[in-house]
Amino acid sequence: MSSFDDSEAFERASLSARAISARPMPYLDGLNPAQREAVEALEGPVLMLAGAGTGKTRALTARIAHLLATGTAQPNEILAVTFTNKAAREMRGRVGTLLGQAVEGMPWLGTFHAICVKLLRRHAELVGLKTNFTILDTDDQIRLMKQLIQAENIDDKRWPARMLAGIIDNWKNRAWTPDNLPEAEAGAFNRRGPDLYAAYQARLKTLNACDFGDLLLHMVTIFKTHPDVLQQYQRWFRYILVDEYQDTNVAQYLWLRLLAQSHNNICCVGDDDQSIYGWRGAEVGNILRFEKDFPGAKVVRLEQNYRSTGHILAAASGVISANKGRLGKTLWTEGEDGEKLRLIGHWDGEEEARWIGDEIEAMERGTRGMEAISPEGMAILVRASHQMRAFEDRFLTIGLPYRVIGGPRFYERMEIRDAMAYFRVVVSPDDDLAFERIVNTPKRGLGDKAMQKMQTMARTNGVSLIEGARLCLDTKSLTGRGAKELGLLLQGIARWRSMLTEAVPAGGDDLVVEMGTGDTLSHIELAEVILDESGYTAMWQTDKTPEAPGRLENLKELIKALESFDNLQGFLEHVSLIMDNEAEDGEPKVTLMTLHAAKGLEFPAIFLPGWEDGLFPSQRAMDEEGLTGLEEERRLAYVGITRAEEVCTISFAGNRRVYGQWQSQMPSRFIDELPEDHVEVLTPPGLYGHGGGMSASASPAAGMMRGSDLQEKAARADVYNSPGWKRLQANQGRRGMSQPRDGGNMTIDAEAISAFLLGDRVFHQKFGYGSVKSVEGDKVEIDFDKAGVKHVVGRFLVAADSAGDVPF
DNA sequence: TTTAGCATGCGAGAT
DNA sequence: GCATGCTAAA
Repeated sequence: MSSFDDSEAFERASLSARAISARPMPYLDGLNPAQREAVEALEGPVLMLAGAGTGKTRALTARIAHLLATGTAQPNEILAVTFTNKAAREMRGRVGTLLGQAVEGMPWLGTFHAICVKLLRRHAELVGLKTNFTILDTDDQIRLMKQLIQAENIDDKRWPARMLAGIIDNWKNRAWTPDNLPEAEAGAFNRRGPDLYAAYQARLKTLNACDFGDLLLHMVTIFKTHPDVLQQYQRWFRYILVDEYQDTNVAQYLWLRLLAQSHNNICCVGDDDQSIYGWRGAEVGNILRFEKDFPGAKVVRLEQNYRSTGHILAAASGVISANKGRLGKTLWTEGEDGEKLRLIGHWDGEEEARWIGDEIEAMERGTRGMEAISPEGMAILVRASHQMRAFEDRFLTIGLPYRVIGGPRFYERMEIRDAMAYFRVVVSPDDDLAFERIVNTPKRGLGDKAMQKMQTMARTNGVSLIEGARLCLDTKSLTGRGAKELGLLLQGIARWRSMLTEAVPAGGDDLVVEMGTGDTLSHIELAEVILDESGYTAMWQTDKTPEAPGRLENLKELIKALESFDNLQGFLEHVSLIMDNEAEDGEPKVTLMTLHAAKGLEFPAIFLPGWEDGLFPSQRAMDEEGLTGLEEERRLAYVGITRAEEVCTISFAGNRRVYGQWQSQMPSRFIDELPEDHVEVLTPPGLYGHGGGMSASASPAAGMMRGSDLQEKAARADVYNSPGWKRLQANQGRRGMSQPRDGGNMTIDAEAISAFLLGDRVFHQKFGYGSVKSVEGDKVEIDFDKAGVKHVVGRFLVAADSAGDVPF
């Protein structure tokens, strides 16, 4: 295929661009001077240093609009790269809005990976692939690595597949191929690293597949070894824009530099202070080095913040200023100072969750002279996803609607991956990894041993796994139930494949030639047929685990998602686009997510719990990366604070359950770095039982002592001013509390036991009827008839047997 | 071949 | 505290 068969499209696009250029430039309205500068400097390298909330996307899209509207570039001459599909979609939408739909889509606006797939399909043969290569996800990668580990006799205890796959990923992120691995790296696991890497790549090639890292790496290789190809793209992509430049890894950096080096029309947008993806290969160095890489670069700082109040910005600046080697920015706002950051310490994690739950309800009502905030406008940002559980438990208990962002992604769910593996097997006969996944799902009596036979058969005969399986049957090396089932499966696959070639786009109104068998199926019907006939649907229908109905739901969703594609192939290719599968019921919800997931988002009210050394900053980050790790954690803190528009509440707990063990926690060092002028220390008044009608709990000794302790310290300016006072205070608080805690517990127990006895029948507003399983403090463990075992607070329970309607 | 039961180990997660 | 992955028994 000729790579440059788009010259006609080129001409058409050029016409439409000229039409636009005659029009005014409304997209420039309302830009501040810095934004405008960044938008109008079209020629040469530009680094747009865009602090949090400074209108980065606005400037970036205006710049694209400007390139088009002035006729400087045609839509297909602009290469605009993002990291996520979401960002790409948003940018596309906003450019369209700015130009009033006048531009036919920009073909080269997309994620690094999406663009590389497009390019690589044109030049696949240059790296030994066919143009229809498949893209492996992380799961396939690990599966493949496991096979290699077995073949190479590697001790998978010492070198688990996941780890080796991770190492190779890292090498690819750094653009190291097996033959140019630095000596230091080549020494990894007894110098077998390069061999294993080479074997892995060879295996990919025979599978006609590549992994995510390869998409970039192969393109870099092609650009380096085929100057003619590179030059053509350099001519083609006359203007390059990069979003989130601080997140680029070495391979992405090289790719960009190669493409840009002839004309240097590259505009990178990013914020070194928001670089939080070092662990997956991002190099802050890329953005720090920009002016060296692109001499004569214009650096524009976007510093006017349109999101947060003065206090929030000041607090964030205070924290981030402790980092070294920043490019440096000073965020400012024309807005109000607003509320100070709020800081509060709690006894333990559950206490923290309870307080935040109450606080959310209070803010929803709009207490303390503050305007009411909808739950939609509130988010809790945690460092590690396991922290979410405490909040989920609490919110379920009090019936507070919430949503979790960043759970297992739709297409990562087991049932979705299984179903897609079935589709893959049908679409591409050589997809061994997909076949391996489904061959014994549902159970067909084909275990490890049968698998091994098929593998060996395939390998010795140099055929695909599916062919190997057939050979196993033909040669009778497999017998019994397994063989019978396998025969049926292979028959099925062959049949589905023949239907695939007959399948037509859904709703296609062309005249369809009826095939000999009669009806022609759409790809959607075919998908259903595959799942039904393979027994996969039946497997979940007979499954009695509580997840099964949900999984069937998801499969229906999957089938629905097929509607927007013409065929199964196209669907498999674009499967990542169905990620946003949040079933929205319109009810306003509080959002719960990790700090990483929150980058780029904003909320009126933000809660940042768990600011404790070891948890945040994460001990592991500090152990493994030292100061670098700590600085990345600090940037994470900066990202967290700057998500808040109006209120930001930071909290820590003195005790926390870590891996099922109680640990006492030290407040985060980042708390010490919060500038005191912008922080208000909260005390939880009557927290332990007397406020909010919480009559069932009673630990006044602990609660009150802690409260007054904090208050007293906060009132004394000299103590407040002394370095590390907050840590000190928390230490004293903990020492003061550890005594009364036991006593407090006894009180609680006495009271609670008088209320609930083991085996009591109870009723809960949300979970229905159940019986008491155990009592601990004011929390009662209930085995609900419908909802399963839950921990709930006594005051939400009503005895079911005796009085029936008398609450405690 | 499957499964139940115990040991192990743990971060954030786009593409 | 829980999910994952291995070994022992059905």
